[in-house]
Amino acid sequence: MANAVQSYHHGDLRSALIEAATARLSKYGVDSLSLRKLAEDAGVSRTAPYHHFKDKSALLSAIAAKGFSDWHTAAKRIFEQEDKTPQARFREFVHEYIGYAADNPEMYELMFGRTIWQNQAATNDLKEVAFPCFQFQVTMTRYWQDKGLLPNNQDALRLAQVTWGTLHGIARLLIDGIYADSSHIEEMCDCAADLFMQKQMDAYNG
Amino acid sequence: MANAVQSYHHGDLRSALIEAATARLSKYGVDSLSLRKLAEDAGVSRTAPYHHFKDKSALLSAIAAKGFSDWHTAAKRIFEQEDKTPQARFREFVHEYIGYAADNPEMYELMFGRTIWQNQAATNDLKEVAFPCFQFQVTMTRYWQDKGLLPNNQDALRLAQVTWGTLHGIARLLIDGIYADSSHIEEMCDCAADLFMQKQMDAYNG
DNA sequence: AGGCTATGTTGACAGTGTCAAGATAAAACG
DNA sequence: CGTTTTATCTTGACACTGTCAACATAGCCT
Repeated sequence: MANAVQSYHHGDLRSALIEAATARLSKYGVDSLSLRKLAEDAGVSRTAPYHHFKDKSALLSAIAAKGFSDWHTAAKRIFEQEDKTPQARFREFVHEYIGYAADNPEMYELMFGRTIWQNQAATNDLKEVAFPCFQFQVTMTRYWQDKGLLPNNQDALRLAQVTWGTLHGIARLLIDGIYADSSHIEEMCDCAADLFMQKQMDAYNG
Repeated sequence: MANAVQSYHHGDLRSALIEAATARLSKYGVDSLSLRKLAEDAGVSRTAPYHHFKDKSALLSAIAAKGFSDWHTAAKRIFEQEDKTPQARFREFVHEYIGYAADNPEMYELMFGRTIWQNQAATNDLKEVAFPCFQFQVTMTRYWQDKGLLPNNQDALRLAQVTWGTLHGIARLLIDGIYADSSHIEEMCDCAADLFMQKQMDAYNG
């Protein structure tokens, strides 16, 4: 961007494109994200991006991959807080998940939307980052089952799918502006957490 | 379509467009739905649809409205089965909801996707059909609370948002092909139902 | 009969993703 | 060092999209 000399070769177009795309994404949303505009942002011709990404979907996948990587890190940080009780960490995780989605709606939409997943369009690069992220959800679920926070009589994978599904669903209802507005996020999170832990909390409370 | 006489005026273009759109929707998906193709399907010029719908979004809203109306009817039918226990109806509702989404992925995507909801793009006609449908979820939740199936110490609206969010989230994970495949739908539904009713079932079972 | 209005038409425009063919520079190789 | 290969970037082109403006037709109302 600060390239005073307009050289024929950009130098690091791939990074520049991802950077421009990420900026545009959070500002204008995934729908108004065009390769041509990104190319213009990077000061390059319309078709230059094709030398770095197979197609538009591949570019979007690359951005989403970064999102998954970031989220995985954040999730691990929350999960591994040894100084807090499992219950507190669980509750925090719920709030952080919904909070992340509410604060970065366009990124969340990109990561978990059909744009990059439908028709097996997902890049291998994307899958390699996203799947461990999904798998971590199962690991956490199993841990919470062991700690008696979640029902033990359920298969960990199913339970992970359901609990994650809940978070995902609430996030989407919020993001898409359906039926729920953002003024009661915290209450919804607590309600969800309570619902998951209802029996176990009774045992805990006496 | 069977119009032997190619009259200048179509007769019932609005219905023909919705019909063509619904057909194309389930076949090819909402993304490859273009006004021009629909016009061609109806044997009419590109811009004719604009005399019946403000823009593309308005047409999509009209289709989604029909979807909401149909689903609302189906939900009521399940809910009002007097011969079944509330618990059986609750479980059936969960299965039917996910089943509907899995069987009509493109319609579900349209109804609950951001396409027609984002940017306050939703038509008034759409809202008038969709909101009662949302509200019905609260009504059912309150009923299930009264019957002791769902926790009574939660606000009905919040609980409805969370339970619906769960169904919505699972549906989307399935539809978008993320992390969950369709081979274990029934198990996931039962897991979700069990999770919601975990404490209450204990009381019920003794 | 005349005009109003609903509904249809063609033409045009800006925008999109993507391919093909040619230009340029950097890197690899003799 | 010169030459060739390779990566990168360019312009040109195509088909497709939603949408507007201007015009045509036909049915209805007075």
